[in-house]
Amino acid sequence: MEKETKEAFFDELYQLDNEDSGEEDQSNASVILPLPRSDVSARTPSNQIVHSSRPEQSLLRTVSAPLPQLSASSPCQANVVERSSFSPTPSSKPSEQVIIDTPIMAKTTASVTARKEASKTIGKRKRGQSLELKSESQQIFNGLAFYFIPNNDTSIPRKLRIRKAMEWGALWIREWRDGVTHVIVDKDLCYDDVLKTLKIKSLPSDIKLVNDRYPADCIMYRFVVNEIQPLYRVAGHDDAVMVQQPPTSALSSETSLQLRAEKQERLPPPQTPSRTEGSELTSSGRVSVDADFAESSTPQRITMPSHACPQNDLDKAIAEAQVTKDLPLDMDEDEYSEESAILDDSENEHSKEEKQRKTKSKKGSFSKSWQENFSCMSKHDGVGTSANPNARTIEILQQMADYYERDQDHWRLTAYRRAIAALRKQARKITTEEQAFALPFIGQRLASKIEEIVWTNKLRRLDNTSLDPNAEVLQLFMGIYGVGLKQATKWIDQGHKSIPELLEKAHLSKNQKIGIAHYEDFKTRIPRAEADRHDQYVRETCSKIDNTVQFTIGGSYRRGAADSGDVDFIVTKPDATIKNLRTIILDRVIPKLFDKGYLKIGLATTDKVDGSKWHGAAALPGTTIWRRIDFLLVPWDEIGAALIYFTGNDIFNRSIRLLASKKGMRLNQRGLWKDVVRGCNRERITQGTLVEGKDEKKIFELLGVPWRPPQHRMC
DNA sequence: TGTCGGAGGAC
DNA sequence: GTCCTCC
DNA sequence: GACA
Ligand SMILES: Nc1ccn([C@H]2C[C@H](O)[C@@H](COP(=O)(O)OP(=O)(O)OP(=O)(O)O)O2)c(=O)n1
Ligand SMILES: [Mn+2]
Repeated sequence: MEKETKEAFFDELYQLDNEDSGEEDQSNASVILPLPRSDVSARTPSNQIVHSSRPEQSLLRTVSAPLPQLSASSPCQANVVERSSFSPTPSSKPSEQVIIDTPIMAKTTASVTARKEASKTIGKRKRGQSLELKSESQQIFNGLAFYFIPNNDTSIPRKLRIRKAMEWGALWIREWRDGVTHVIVDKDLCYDDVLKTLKIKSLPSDIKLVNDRYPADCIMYRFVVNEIQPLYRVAGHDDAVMVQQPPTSALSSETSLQLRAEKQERLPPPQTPSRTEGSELTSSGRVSVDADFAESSTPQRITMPSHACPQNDLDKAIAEAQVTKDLPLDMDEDEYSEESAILDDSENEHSKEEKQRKTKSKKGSFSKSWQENFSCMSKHDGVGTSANPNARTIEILQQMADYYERDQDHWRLTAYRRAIAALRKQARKITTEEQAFALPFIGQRLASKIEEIVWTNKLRRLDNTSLDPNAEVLQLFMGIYGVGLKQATKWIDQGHKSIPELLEKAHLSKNQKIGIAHYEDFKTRIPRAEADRHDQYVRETCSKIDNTVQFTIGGSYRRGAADSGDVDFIVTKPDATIKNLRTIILDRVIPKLFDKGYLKIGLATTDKVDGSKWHGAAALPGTTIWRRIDFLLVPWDEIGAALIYFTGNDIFNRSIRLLASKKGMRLNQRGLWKDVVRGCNRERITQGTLVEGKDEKKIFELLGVPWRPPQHRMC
């Protein structure tokens, strides 16, 4: 019944969005409350059914009902306390389940259940009709009933707030009545305004009065936060209550500490910190480092505005901390502003103007060709990626990224990832919007977020996000081999919270079972020295069968990493075809490796005749930790493309592949192709003709990418 | 305002 | 074809 | 969310 209820909400939203003036028709008194299927007839007779848009589908009825009087004892109180149980208790009084008359919406269910990506499209096409309901586990407002009091000027943004709140499970009560759990007041309104609007003398103590920031924060934290905080206080309301609450003094003091720490951090010039990839590994001398690699340890200089790098004296630090204390710590509007950019075409002139002021073209340089902006065009050696001065900023941005991952907002997530990667590469702390904006993959919005993080440290967030248990569980589940975002989310929605629980109750694929059985093994990094031993072991075994087969370890190992997540073998043999290799490796070497007890299990192997991958697990003799092992079988003529693919990193690959496609070509693990014919709907019709596959460097050349040794491909 | 890597297996 | 997961 |  949950779903149907949401559909009706959706309908209501549709109505909302179609109000041209934004003026509320207050005479159309209506509220929405769910109506249990079994109770439809029992509960409706007292009300006159006027019209229902989809009576056969919807469990809601459109009713004009006399509005119940507000009483001090709200029957929805229970919902506030136990918001997990939404089931309207039969005893609960407000049984009138009322909804306004709504137009019929086509494809409601499709829109509701569509993936974020898809529903976004729908939203665009139909101007915000889509209500992107969150998955069950994300319905944080379930059982809460919000009454919104708008600031007269801002009816449009308010609609977005309402929409958002509903997406996260809130009921929107349009008419003041019994059962309201929260009154949400737009900023600039005070308690007196509230009383005036509601025409009441005082607000019942069980109804929470909060400002418009409250739902935004709850959504951000994915948790119904304590509303008794100065942050959410409505001016003139219940000062006594607020005083009880520990004020944010902890926050401000910590902030100032942080600021001071920053100053200290800045004192010594940025040193080249330890790093995971591209290090010289002097002890073994195994990684050869070319000349320009060493030079790269010079930190990239960023022209900083004079105000960007405050002096290190204590006074200034304290002054800054003081300023910080009074800053509104605004995460504010985060959830909304992005939408308003899409949905409110012309509204919001004020904030738009403000943005415009800063809007400048990202690249001041004019003659720079478009392809210069691809990651793969520049050297990325990973210097200074650990112990990064921007670690704290990255940490916060990562939390944002995690949030959007849960939200299944794929592209925003990758945008955050790229921004984080860009930040990680900086040798200096990025402290201002301008500095941040100058970086690739950091635009206006992220730049201002970064500055905000630097100044406020965003500590508020940690208080509540740690309380979101799903975030951790999601990461836990997604760490299982064979489990992605969808499966993990599904399990969480089913209520699973731990791996033992999965073993007991969830249906698991074969691979997932193995993934669980060796969860820790597969998460353990492989020291470079062990990777070498794998290399040796496999070579030796194979040489007894065919000593012309060549093995190269790709992946992070080839990029010079000190440790790797797995061992990526690139397997080839002079003049061999894929068929030859399959015969040797799949039919003989791999069975032999199994016989010797090295290989433990196959996880994914391409059954196709020309399949070129084998994925499994192995453990060296005398060791117990299972390692993930990849064999990529590569025909002699494709070794160049395969090396590019299997050397990565992932960002580099995506970048260079995108570059290829922009040049009308296609780069995959088999080669560089041209004349790729794409159909009207962008589907590939022909795979094109092979340009080059054999020579790694030639492929770079053909694409106009300066040669990058593996160590410099850590984008 | 449309893109954002490409492939393979399961359905 | 779509969805999901992987490299 | 960035970018062309
Ligand atoms: N999204 C991805 C992930 C990986 N790869 C390519 C580049 C990688 O280098 C190679 C091997 O994948 P791994 O997952 O093994 O990644 P790495 O070897 O780079 O890192 P790790 O140390 O985790 O193994 O596959 C890719 O093209 N796209
Ligand atoms: Mn790897």
